[in-house]
Order: sequence, then structure tokens, then C-alpha cells
Amino acid sequence: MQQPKYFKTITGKQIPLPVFFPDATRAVLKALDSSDIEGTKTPGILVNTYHLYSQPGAQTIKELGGVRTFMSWNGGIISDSGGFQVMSIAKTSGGKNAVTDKGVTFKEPGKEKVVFTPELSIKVQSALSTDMMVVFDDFTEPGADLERARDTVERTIRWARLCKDLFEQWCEQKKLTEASRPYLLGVVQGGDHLDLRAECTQRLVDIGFDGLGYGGWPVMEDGKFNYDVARVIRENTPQDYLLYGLGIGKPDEIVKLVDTGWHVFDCVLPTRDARHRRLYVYNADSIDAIDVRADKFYSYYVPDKQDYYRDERPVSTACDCLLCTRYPRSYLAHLFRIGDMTAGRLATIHNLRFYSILMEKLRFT
RNA sequence: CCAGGGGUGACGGAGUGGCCAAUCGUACUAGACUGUAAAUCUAGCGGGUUUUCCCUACGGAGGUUCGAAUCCUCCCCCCUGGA
Repeated sequence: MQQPKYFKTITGKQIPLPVFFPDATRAVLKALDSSDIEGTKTPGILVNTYHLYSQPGAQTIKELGGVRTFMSWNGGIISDSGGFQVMSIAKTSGGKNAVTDKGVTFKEPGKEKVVFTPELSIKVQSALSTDMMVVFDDFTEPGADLERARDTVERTIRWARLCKDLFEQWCEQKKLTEASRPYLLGVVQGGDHLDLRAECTQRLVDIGFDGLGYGGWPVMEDGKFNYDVARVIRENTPQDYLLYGLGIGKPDEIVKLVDTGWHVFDCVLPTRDARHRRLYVYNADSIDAIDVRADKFYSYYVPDKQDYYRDERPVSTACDCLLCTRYPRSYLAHLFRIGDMTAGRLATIHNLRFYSILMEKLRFT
């Protein structure tokens, strides 16, 4: 068994691993359109099942030919199950929200009550027509004790089995072949309890998936990444599985995880940070000079600082994005200061190119 | 020249005898953001290495008062009408 080399799309594309797919939760990468995304050499995106189910609805997207056609995107697409959103809303807002073996019931202020279940998640994901579907899981909250974590693991496994069955039925019904069907990803829970993570991994492998995801909140309560968890999952997973760090992460975390044998990542950081005026820049003069395994290989750049009001230089010379090749720092500073949307667009484009360069570097070294 | 209004910290703009180093907004500075309830949120923003304390401050100079950004007098400047 060999480690996978590509992420295959249902349209027959082969995207070389490792990959980073930024989050287009509601079928839009905030501030960008699909051709902007292409310009950043980003190979794929993540959309969210729950959000698209809420709006515009599974049936609508299905009739419009799936998310790929809907948003005119021809790269890879992963659909997240919606479990994470639903769970974080249900578990953190308390009240009448409840997680049972059947699914999750919750109510957001100003909206009607929602019951989200594994069945519904798979059904919606199949309507979205994505390249990877993720099982609906029960996420282990940060800091959960062993007993609590075990509960979430048991439920996650129960739901994983259910999702797998439904997925197989759907493939059979649609007469999908090994090549034309999407991946199905299991999600490992168990918090920081390593034995439990190992057990969860093994039991998911017994059910059988194309890959496994690093589930739960991506970082520990102190904000540090728990690499032991990543290692334990790796050690208990067959070589030919895809390993996917759900919601991960910072550039240096991704480097370490790739070196640990992980292949797929998604995270809101580059896009959200861009809108929040944090740009990522390599500590290098040119793209060739970037060393992603150096100690501090990147820094943050705050675009609208007074120092940059009259700065004619590009944000980074180790970048070939639209922003860095065309505009001076002074212009970006101006756009942020006047609050124009173009600031968010250019900054997002830059950060996405930063991440795509990162993955290119990791692929070749 | 006459009548009326006004001068507050980088800017806009509250406050009209003590609870005022002075509401609030902007700007600025720093920080946060990890399967997006987030183009958001938090903190600081006159000075001081004794900090529930001292100093300097609300156009300027005097004065009233136990106490003034707030009241009085004069001066300087700005705005709006009228000559």
C-alpha cells in the first residue's frame, strides 16, 4: 500500500497532494469570485453542507447542477458534513438545543428550529455533488474529560457506520463507479485522549473509508496544536488512506502535519485574517528563496499601519499574486483605511497565494 | 462697527460648580482570530518606575469659591446675520 499522491475529483482531475482547500462555506470564498480563486492557484475549496442546506437549499443546488456548476468552479470541492457548525451552535449556546443518537436539534435566534441528522447530511452532500463527502460526526469539545470524550466517539462511530451505509446505497443507486464516486471521509474524535483517538481511528478503519479526518477543535485550550493526536491517527491508519486535517491550520502547523504524513487541509485563517488585516508574508526575498522548514519562515504583515502610507514597495517580493505584482503597499493601506471591499479582495488573494505557494513547496521538498 | 453663536485632548463632538484626566465616535497603537453566527472582536490612547497617588490640562490673563472645563471681568480668535 502506498500513500496517495493525488486528490481525485469526480470530473476526473488529479490534484497533487498535499493540498490546502480554503473555506467557501456558503459556496463563495468571501470577497472573491471563482476566477479570483483560480488566479491564486488554489486547487480546491471546502463548502459547508449545513449552510448550503439552509440557503439556497439542497434541491436548488441539485437542480442547478451541483455546487461545481452553481459557482462555476472547476477545481476540487469538499463538503463538510455540517456537524461542526451544528455542534458548536448546539453545544455552546445551551438552551433547548440537544444532541441525541438521532441527530442534533437546535435553534438559532431569529430562525426556526433545525433537526440535523446523519441521513440528512449525506442526502444534502450527495445533492451538492462534491468530490469528498464527510461523515456527520459528534465533535469532542476542547477540554472534554475521558467519559465525555468517549460518548462523542461512540456516537461518531455509530453515525459513521450509518453514513457509510447510506453512501454505499446512494453510489449503487446512482451506479457510480470507483472512479466517478466521491471520497467518503470518516472523522476521528476523542479530544486529547490518545488511546481513545487510536481506538476511534481503528474502528473507523474497520468500517472502511477513503480517508480520515482530524476531528474536534483543531487546537487545544491553550491554542497549541496537539501533534501527538496527529501522530496517533497516522500510526493507526492504513497508508493508502487520505488524511485530512479538518480546520487546520497555521502555516507552520501544516508543515509539521505534512511531515507527519497528512495530505489535505482546510482553514478559515487565510481568508478571515485577510479581511481582518493580517497578511502572511514569507521571510524571503524571492519565491525561490523560501524555506518552509526554517524556524520562522513567515511573518504577519499589517497592511494599514502608518508606516506604509507612502510605501512604494510591494507587500512581498516572495509572492506573485495580483496584489504583490501590481500594487504598492501604500495603495493597499489606503484601501483598508477607507474601508473599500477591494482591500479584502486583494488581501484574500494574497493570503491564498501564500498558502498555495506553501503547498507547492511542501509537494516538492 | 452692531446683533447673535462659539473656542474642550490628533480630529469630530459631549459635558455647563464637586462623582472630570474629562461620555461617545473617528484616527492611531497593540493583541486575538484554526471543519467561518466573524470585512469581526478585545485592550490602550496627556505625563509620571510609590498608580484607588501626584503633576499638567478644557483659547489667554486675572477673579469669585472649600472646590471651576463649568460662574464673573478683560483680552485674543472663529462663524452667522445686519450696516
